[in-house]
Amino acid sequence: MTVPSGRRERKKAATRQKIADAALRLFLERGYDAVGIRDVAAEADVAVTTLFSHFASKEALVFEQDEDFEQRLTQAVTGRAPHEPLIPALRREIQALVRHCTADGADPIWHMIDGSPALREYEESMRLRHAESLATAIAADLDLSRATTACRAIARFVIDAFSLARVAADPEAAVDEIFRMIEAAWEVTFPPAGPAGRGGCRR
Amino acid sequence: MTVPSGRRERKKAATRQKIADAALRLFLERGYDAVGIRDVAAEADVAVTTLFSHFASKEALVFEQDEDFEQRLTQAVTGRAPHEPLIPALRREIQALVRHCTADGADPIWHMIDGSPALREYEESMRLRHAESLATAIAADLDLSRATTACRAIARFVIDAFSLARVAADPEAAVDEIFRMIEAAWEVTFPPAGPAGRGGCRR
DNA sequence: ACCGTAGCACTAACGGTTAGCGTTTAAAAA
DNA sequence: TTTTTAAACGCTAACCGTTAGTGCTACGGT
Repeated sequence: MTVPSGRRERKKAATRQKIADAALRLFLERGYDAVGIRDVAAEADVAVTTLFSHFASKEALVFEQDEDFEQRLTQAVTGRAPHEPLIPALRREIQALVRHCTADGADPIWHMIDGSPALREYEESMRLRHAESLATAIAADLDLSRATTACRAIARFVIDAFSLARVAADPEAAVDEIFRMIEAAWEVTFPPAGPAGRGGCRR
Repeated sequence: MTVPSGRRERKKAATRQKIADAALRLFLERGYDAVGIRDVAAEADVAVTTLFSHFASKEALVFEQDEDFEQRLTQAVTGRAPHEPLIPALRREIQALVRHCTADGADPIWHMIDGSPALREYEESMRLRHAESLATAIAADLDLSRATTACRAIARFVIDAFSLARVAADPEAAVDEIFRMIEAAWEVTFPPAGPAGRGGCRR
């Protein structure tokens, strides 16, 4: 059965997008809580069960680009320039992501999210998954077979930076401030090689 | 209408406890997902609506001592010995809380929590509330009128320490390891007064 | 041309949660 | 004490997110 190439995948992606678009339109028009799953399904002209075969929950309709976020984080670690230290690379990526979320146009969506407890809760558990992925990527970068406690801690701190900066008065300054703390935390656990350092480790 | 003193409060607390006990018993017997709200209400011999007047959700039945946890955190800040530095005081409290959660007897409960996505999700959003309370307490300790980004970051890091240590192979060592990072993060943002320090600030 | 599979649809239900409304009972006011 | 008030509790009935069960359709590989 190899990989279903071509038309099928396109149709599936199109249906998914149609549902996501319809959902976002209705949510922004009438408010998240005032729109039911059955409304979204009707607007997208699909059955309720079809909707749930594309999205695991109502909240997932809002965080459609979930996996993009996750991939950008891990890519920031695994795909950075050779010899570039880890933490600054992460700082740049978080900076970019925060800018993206606080840009004009994205504002109504985040306003809606902040206004719904269900969405805030969902977002947080999503961030936890992202932190675990990031921890794994960091561990791999250090040639560790599995994520240690220290890797997990740094990953959480980075995610915290994003989530605090997003709601801060000056998001970019907040990222810088928190990353100064993360940098310090990093160095006590993974101290950089001294000036006469023997190892070739890039940090 | 002042404060309804006496019998009424006791009866209410008794009902609440009866519900919580019944819930925990059933959950541990049959598993969280296999027990319905209607089952719990019947076991506690109250109406479903009564149950929901004491607990905001099914998950809240499991995290009954939610507020104790929150208070122990803020007390660790506001009620510590004079001149005791903040971070070590928090480390001691987190250490104690982790020990409490990983003690024999508490194990089946946490096993149940880790086995249910709904409970894990609920726990995380609970921790976020705790982090905000802690951030406020820390800000007050520093004579700040409102919690700054740095306060919020430290508070999150502390909560992260708890939640990572709880699932670590060696919880106590994990607390120590993460708190070394937190200590470093703290000192870059709130540097201690030097040997000739002028201020009387305890840090 | 032919099958296997994946996408999709429909109905009906389950389970958490809430609204509406009435009853009891304890506390406060008279 | 008596009256008043409001909180706790109860019941019914529903809303809404989510899923199981079942089958149809159409694309892709052979």
